[in-house]
Amino acid sequence: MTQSKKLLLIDGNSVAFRAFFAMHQQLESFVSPDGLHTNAIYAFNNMLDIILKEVQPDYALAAFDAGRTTFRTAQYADYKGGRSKTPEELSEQFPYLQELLKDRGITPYQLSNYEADDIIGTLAREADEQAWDTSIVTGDRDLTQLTSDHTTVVITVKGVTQLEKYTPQHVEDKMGIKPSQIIDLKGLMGDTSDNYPGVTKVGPKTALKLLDEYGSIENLYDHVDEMKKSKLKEHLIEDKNQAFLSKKLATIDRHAPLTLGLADIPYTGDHLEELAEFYRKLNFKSFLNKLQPAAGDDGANPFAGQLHEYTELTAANLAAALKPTAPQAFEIEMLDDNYHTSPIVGFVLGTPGHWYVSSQPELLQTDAMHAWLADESRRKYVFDGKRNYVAANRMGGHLQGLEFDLLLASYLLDVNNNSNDLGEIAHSYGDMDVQTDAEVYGTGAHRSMPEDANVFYQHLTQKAAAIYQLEPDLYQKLKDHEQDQLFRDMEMPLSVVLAEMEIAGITVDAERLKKMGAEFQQTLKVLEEKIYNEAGEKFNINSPKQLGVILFEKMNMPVIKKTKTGYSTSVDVLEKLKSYSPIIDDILNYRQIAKIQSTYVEGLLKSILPDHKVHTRYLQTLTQTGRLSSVDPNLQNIPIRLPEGRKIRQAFVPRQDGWEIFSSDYSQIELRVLASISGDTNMQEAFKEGRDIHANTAMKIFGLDDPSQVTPNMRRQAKATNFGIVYGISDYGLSQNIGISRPEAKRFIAAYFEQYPQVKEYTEKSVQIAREQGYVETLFHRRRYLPGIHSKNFNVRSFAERTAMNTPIQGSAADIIKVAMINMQQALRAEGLQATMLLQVHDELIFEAPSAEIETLKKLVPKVMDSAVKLAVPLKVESAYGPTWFAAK
DNA sequence: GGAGTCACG
DNA sequence: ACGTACGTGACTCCA
Repeated sequence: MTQSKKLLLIDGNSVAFRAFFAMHQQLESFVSPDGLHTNAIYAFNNMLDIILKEVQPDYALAAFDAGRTTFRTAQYADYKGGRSKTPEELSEQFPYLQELLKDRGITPYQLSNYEADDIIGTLAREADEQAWDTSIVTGDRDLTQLTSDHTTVVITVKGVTQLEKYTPQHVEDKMGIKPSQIIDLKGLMGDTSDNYPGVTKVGPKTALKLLDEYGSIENLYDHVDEMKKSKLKEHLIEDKNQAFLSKKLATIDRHAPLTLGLADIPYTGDHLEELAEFYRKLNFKSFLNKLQPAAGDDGANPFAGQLHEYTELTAANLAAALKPTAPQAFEIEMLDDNYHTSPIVGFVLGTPGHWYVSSQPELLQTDAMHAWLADESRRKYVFDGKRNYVAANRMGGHLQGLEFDLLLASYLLDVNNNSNDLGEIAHSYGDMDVQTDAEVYGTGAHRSMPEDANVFYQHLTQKAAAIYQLEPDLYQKLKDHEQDQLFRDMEMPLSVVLAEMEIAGITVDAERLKKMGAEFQQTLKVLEEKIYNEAGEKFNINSPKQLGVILFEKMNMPVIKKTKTGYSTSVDVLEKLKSYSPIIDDILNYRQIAKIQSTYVEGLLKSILPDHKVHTRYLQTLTQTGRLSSVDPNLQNIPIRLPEGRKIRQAFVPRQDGWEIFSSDYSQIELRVLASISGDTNMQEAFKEGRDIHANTAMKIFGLDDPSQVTPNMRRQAKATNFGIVYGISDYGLSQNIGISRPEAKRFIAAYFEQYPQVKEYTEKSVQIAREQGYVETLFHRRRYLPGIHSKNFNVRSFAERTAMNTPIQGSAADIIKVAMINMQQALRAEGLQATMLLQVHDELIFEAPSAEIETLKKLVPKVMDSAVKLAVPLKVESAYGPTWFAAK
């Protein structure tokens, strides 16, 4: 049996548009030497790499639209009317895109009067008839109407390098209709981007309902007279012609008069010489480097000009390598994310023209290397200093003299670009000389060392060179943003503090956890039995889908909320169902215990290392606000609010007998930040006089004149309002949160703003600033861009507005504790204490210390924390300590 | 791998 | 009228 042929069809226009806008932010860094924008070509080519590798086609074609007028505009003059003109920066790229496709062995093609869709539809039909396997790549979901047993439609999402495959089954699962019904759907609902109307007032929901009942537009209109009287019926009858026309417009012509056939479009693979010339012309160095030398070549890389030379490091040349007094780029390579445990596979160091590489980690353990690492006057340029600090520590070294961290710099310049791959970041700043780790090592289970050691060495060298090359550029950008202090005096030193905290780790009493786990297991068993009894059958309680069937179909409880995929069974829904059956309470209990068991007992046990500790990793370049996050395990969400979960904290213990856990937290730091940056005199006064801020707010919004009149419920509502303000208030959100009506919530907010007028000004000003400059800033010039602030989409814009209010508050609080941590580490050292800082939980620092040092810490820690910055209001710090983390609160 | 759920500040 | 609180990570199910 011969294998069936494989055909690849690309929707050229659609993918190019996606590619262009996916890399729109980098538009100006992707310019060829002669001024051509190349961002769409670059991203398109990335997509080609992925899809060619996956499909391995025998035949391939990329279809393009021929122009604006087609047979569809003849049927409906406004077809695709009102579309804005293709940006010049993109249209100039199309001729080059076609050249690229040819050089990569793919036939570009267009046909006057027809769209790319029709070319693709026609060829896919021809291939289908011969039972070939076809893959269609596009950014346009409408093309999923072409899926069949032999035809898969691959949709580009999140840019163009993530691909979503659609088979007929997937189409049905995702959209609720068969591929052939997509045109009926479009007929009924129309298409705003293609500018045809459909039936008045019919959107996706109504259209899906109608199709569910009638199957097609034709059948619907055969039975339209039988429908009972309604507005919908009137619209359907009135817009009948439009519906049929729209369906026709949406239908891909699968018999377009093509001037070529399948036999004319064999995939011929990369045409190496032309392709290399093309890459050179466009300055695509990384693609150039990836080109395989042609068969029969002597193996030498034909593009040596793009690659940096390197020397393999040995005991003999080590001294020479370590000699330069200029800053050196340095990087220890590990293939796994978790640098506490990942094997170390090699390292690189050097200056331009003098790169040294090694795949022998043992060299890091030599005295010469140790001396160099620890020598502060030997300045190092790195990518992810924390990762390198931990790795060096594992090899017995102490990494000092960190001068520039490319990862931290790129994060500060744009927190949206939170890639942690050196290659990706270098590309985004226009350096194409270096590949991504995914390209060199693969991803997921395929991640491994390249077979050829030279490939590995070359990659390390290119990385080191990229760090060196980008340093002046990024440092200048930091200065332009007034972020050089934030970089040099906050994030750089913090990375070392975090490394030390991660290395210290926190001891976990595994026996204690196991014992708790056994108890939870019993409780779960009992609850499980009870739930099965109440439901009258066994089912998987952990499956929201199965649970939904039991509650809402078998037991007929009212549906409170729906999710994309079915019934919602979340806590707030279950809370409302409590009165219907005791099963609800049991499910809530079961969920609570199951969560503790799986995440905090079993999960935590898995991350304990042989030293009886867990070593989290703090992600310093991830959040949009400047906060840290914690992974592997996450130690920033250990339970505390409910007594059962809180017990988990009993398993977090000091590293030796006679020591204790000590914890200090900022009290209401975000509200204090708000009081300070808004300049609100009423709020500042409350903090200056040490009043209970929530009770104070309650008095103000309820119009009371004595604190004794504040009931617990008033205080609760006032507290929620305070939080709401910090989050970027909305009446709806507040009403949901405290269970009041929306008008009531509205009155709360109005009363709040009347009492704290400068807070109101602050919220308005933040949004204003975001609109004018495109970003907001924290106290220490941490910056967050908010492109959504100008969106025409209400949701997107509203979100950006709330973010504009919240980010300076949350981010400044994050800045403050970061300063405190740096000062704290310094203070512990200066005082010669054994106490060790272990954890940070956003507004809280956790230490372990000998009992004898507790009295010192009780004074020292709050002093360091509350003096981290000078605000218009005092910072308040509260401390606690005890034999376990449980007691230290 | 996405969705749902729930743990934290 | 639109439909939401801000910031995270881990686990389970299920395609």
